[in-house]
Amino acid sequence: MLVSDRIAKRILELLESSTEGTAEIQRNTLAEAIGCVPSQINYVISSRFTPERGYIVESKRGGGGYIRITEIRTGAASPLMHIINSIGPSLEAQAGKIIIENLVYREYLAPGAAKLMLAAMSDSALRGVAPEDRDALRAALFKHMLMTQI
Amino acid sequence: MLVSDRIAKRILELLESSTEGTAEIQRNTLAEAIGCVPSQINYVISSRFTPERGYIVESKRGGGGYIRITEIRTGAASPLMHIINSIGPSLEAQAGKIIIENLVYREYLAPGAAKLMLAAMSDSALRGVAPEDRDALRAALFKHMLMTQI
DNA sequence: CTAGACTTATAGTCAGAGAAAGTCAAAAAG
DNA sequence: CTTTTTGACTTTCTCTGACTATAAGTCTAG
Repeated sequence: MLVSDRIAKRILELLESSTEGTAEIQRNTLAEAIGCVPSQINYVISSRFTPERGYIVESKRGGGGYIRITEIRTGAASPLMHIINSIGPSLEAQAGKIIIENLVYREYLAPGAAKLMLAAMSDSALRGVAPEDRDALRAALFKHMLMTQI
Repeated sequence: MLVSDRIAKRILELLESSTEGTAEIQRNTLAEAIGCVPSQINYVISSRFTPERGYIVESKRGGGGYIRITEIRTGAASPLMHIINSIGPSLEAQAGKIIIENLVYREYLAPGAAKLMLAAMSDSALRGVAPEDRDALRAALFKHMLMTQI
């Protein structure tokens, strides 16, 4: 198991066991427990606990410092239209994947619909399209497909 | 025996011995075991482990990377699989629509999934693609999307 | 007693090395 | 011709460590 995976797992466990959906860690302490350099913690947080994935991160340096990761729990109205409007003329595969995963997590998109959309937006499906044209096509596909889910 | 055949055989063995129908390999490791260049693995996967043949492929680069091949276990009699196999390299919008409507009518496809697929295959979504390339893309999209619904 | 200097304890940033997988075109084989 | 094989190059993800930034604790001069 990768170091990054172990760090992420630990944070998810903390989030899981918290009723408020927050995990508060001390960077150096966690790094030592895992057995890695402290900055690895920053790497994991910035690559996996991003706002796009539904997390808010706060921290404080110095004595008594901490890093607090909060799971976003929205219950508001459908944000699908908002997402459709916020997507520009181009969309990278990875960015699209993260948006879809988050929509599933927040229960605005059924897992079956998500799978379908991911398949349509995969590089594998778009193999016949020139790489420089794929992101534009992906954006168009994504918008059209999301529109049907409203 | 061709190198490609040996690679395919190895992957099939792994799929065979997996209860979940997934084979997870490391490209470089397998290439070394077989005695070929790593990119040969890509060739075999893209030529033989395609959606048409009932496989889904995912992968990750970088440290801890992998290639995961999943076998869709469904009777070859599955109507969706039959459709996937019957579609050639190209599919006109109208033909796709008729197939989808028929699948919904026969209750092999949920109406929500059908809407999504129709949206992705619409000329409107594909307007950025040269008209002469659209039908080929539509066929690829359709096959990939159908695979997720089996 | 207190302001300010110094020390200790944290966390953040960034560039570079390392570890995979992906792409593509040309050569070779069938 | 088509399919297979190769290798150079690219991209993505991970890991490390040196350096920087910020906050709290402590101690000393006045």
